Amino acid sequence: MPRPAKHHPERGDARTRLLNAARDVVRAKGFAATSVDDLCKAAGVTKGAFFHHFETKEALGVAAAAYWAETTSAFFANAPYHRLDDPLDRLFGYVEFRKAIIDGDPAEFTCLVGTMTQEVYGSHPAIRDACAASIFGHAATLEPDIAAAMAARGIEADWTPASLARHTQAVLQGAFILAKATGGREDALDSVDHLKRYLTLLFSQPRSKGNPHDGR
Amino acid sequence: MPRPAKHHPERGDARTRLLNAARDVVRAKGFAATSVDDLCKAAGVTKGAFFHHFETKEALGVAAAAYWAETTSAFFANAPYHRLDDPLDRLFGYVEFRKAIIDGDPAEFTCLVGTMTQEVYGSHPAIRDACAASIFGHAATLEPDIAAAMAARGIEADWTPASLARHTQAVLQGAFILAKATGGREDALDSVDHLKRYLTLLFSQPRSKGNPHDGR
DNA sequence: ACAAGCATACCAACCGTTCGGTATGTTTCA
DNA sequence: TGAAACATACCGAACGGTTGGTATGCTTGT
Repeated sequence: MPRPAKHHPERGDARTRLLNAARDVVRAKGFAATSVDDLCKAAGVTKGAFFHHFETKEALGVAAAAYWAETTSAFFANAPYHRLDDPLDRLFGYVEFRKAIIDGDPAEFTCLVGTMTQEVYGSHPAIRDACAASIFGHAATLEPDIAAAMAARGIEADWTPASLARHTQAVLQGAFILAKATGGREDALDSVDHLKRYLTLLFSQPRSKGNPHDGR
Repeated sequence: MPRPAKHHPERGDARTRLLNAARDVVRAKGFAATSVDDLCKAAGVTKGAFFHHFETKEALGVAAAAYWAETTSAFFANAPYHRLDDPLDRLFGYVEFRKAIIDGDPAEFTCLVGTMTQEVYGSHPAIRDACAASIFGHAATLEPDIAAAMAARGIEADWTPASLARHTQAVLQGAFILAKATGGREDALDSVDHLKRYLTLLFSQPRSKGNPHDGR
């Protein structure tokens, strides 16, 4: 019997491979349209391995959302814009960074948890909650810089750092939908540019001294 | 045999009933997770009727997107904000109208074609194209008012009416995702408020005379 | 030796789709 | 006028393939 590759640990165990497969396949086909067999094939494992690590398909969805939260938060935490001194510079650095990673196929740059939320919010509350935790957890990482930028510029607003942080995520999620609809990235990038313009206007409002952060 | 209602067009024919059912069920469960049986049950018809009117499930998806485009464009065309004189007032009236119809369950106020786009953009190009036509067709209806408002206020911008119109749709689509994630409407409404604030800032920019359109 | 990690084989339910059939118009033409 | 010929709308049982899930056994590292 040509039992091929035994247990070689070539880049990750079965669980991690399944999680990576879920990230890729679900972004391309959606959660419901992705079968367990699809995932096993993509991960190069069998169904036995799948149900050894995950009780149900829904449980994999939850785990995939959590895995997404972990990996993306590490990814953003290491991004270079954090080294900027001014909080507002860091905020614009974040948006610019988000623009920069809109590249390639939509399946490569769109958001797993945003996609899953929209699909399963009614049928799989456990997955929805895991996705919500990822989205709002990520948004929350922007709040300190927004709050600091407001304080530094003496901005009194009728909006909160939290609401602006969440708005940035709304724009990004919406931009992804536009990209999926057209197959291109232009409309998505344009929309993020509008977000940049909004931030520029917001933070040069009250009794502005100079004209920070316009253009590139 | 209690064969009930014969061929009377009482309350719509089977095709329309299926289209309405698709609008409701797909928004609640997603396209892939909605079975043909689900749709038939919701519409009160049999599978025979389904496949008499639609060649495949995908064909129903395309028809549902077209039906959505028709019904929503009629819905917006009849909205009261069109009676306002100033183009910018009409633009704000549109946004306020969008806010007003964010009510009830997410399955009732979210966008069918946005949901379907995200789910099937890779697997069902025909549905994706129909959805894209609906989204961008709707966005295009905003362009004349935006262009007129820019002209009336002498605004020279590095953005186009088309890109701003599409940005409004991105914000709305993103707001729907936030609503689905939380189960509530607050974050969605907040995000649309940020959009309102953006428009206010944009149109009071160049050499502003008064301070039109701030707050309520 | 033994449990964790994984593979093979299998199942019942469900999926989209097909198809033979009925009931009710609508058109054609003598 | 009227009846044959055809078209449209709908029904519902059945089919083959796929689905998520299970039962069980082999293979490793410790």
